[in-house]
Amino acid sequence: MTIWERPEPKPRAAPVPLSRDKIAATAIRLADAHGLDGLSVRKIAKELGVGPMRLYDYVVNRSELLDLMVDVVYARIARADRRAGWRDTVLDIAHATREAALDHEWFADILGGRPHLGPHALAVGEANAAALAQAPGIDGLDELQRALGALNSFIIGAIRREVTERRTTRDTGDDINAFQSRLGPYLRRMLDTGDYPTVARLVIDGAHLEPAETFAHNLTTVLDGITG
Amino acid sequence: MTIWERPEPKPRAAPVPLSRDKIAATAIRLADAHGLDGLSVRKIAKELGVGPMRLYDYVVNRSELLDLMVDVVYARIARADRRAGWRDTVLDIAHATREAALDHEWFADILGGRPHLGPHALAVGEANAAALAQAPGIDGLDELQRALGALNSFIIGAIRREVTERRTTRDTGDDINAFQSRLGPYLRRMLDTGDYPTVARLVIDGAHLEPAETFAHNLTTVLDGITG
DNA sequence: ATCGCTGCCGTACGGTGTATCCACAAATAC
DNA sequence: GTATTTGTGGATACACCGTACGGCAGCGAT
Repeated sequence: MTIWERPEPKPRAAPVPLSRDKIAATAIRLADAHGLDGLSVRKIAKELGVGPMRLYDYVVNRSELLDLMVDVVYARIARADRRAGWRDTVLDIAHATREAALDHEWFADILGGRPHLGPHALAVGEANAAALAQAPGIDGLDELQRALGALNSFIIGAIRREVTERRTTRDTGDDINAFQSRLGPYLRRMLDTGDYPTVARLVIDGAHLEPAETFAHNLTTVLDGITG
Repeated sequence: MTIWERPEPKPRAAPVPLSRDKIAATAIRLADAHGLDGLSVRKIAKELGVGPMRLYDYVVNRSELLDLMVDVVYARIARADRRAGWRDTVLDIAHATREAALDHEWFADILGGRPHLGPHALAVGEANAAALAQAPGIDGLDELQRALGALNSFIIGAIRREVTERRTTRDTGDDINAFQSRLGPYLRRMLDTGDYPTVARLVIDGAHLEPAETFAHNLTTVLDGITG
């Protein structure tokens, strides 16, 4: 077959360059938009324009992918402005963590559910521990360990609860989740039974407290309690 | 065909009787054994000896199934012995919650991640709120709301962290998860860098504190802080 | 005997994580 | 220049998932 009759061979498409950072950034963008339940290896790969198995050159499995994503969030927490002094350092880290979680709600789903051992996570942990070690009321490693545990427990629980409440109350256009549309009427009926008077007072008469102010207030209360 | 030649018709197997309680109990048993990741509608149905679609007569979706399971755990928390007095009531509920989570680790995965509105969950919440409302330092609904938020946040975070640490350290025979086998050497290498001195001291020199004692100590610290 | 309804099971759809295979390009050896 | 080997990316496959929907057996009413 002469050259004029032979079709020109189609060059193989240049493979899409990938990197750990690129994969993590794409995964985070998708998780921000759709939550962890809506995140999958196949969707990330599609967004990157590659086959799903390409990701397995960079991570062993989906779990490691989550670890990557989490450490990117910690990198942001690590970069946040921080004042001097042990107390302000601890407060600043807590607030930065909360703000990161509000921007990346899926992060709240992971908090406390798996150990965070990425380099940035360790750096944030180190800064937090080093600061708390300087609190006047903390004498010795056992007290530091307990105090850190109490503080981190509060932060994890507070952030999770805030993000959960945020999701429950959010109206996302026509994508109202099944739970939210049933919550109001059902809860009202349950409270009308008279079996939960204190909960009823809280729900019906309780003011809608500003979340940032509540977090700040409770954080200082807990911090003063564990370092007093 | 005479009766002697005609095969006897095989009667349809009697359908397996189902109930909400039976489904929940089976689901809980499977989740206890395999975690939430290993739980599926199909596995529960198989265990019950029915097709998976049968479960959808009792729940709308998998999410409601989880709600059922959670309220069963709250039923147990509600039944736990409780002493008199606001402080002992609050402490007893917290400890009962922790003990339930240690028996049903998947419960810790759910804590704080979705509102708990089953009747038993509401009952436990009511008992907790009513008790805390009687604390001397709690004046008014706003303070009660904040104090409840701080307390519940701590409990959620503490239980999740304890269960996570428990899973991370558990050796389950030949089913050692990938994370645990990599944790020790990796963490040691990271700490050897010298970049995380306080974390290193905590990990290397820190005593292994007894989890129940740590929880109790931190709980009273936080409770005293928010009601002081 | 026939008909309609109900409930259960099976099939199907569109998805999941990840193991494995295959084709092809690039590198290496002769 | 040709043959062989190696590496890489895409495709296929496997075993699973939640849940929609259709078919059919059994039961009750007429």
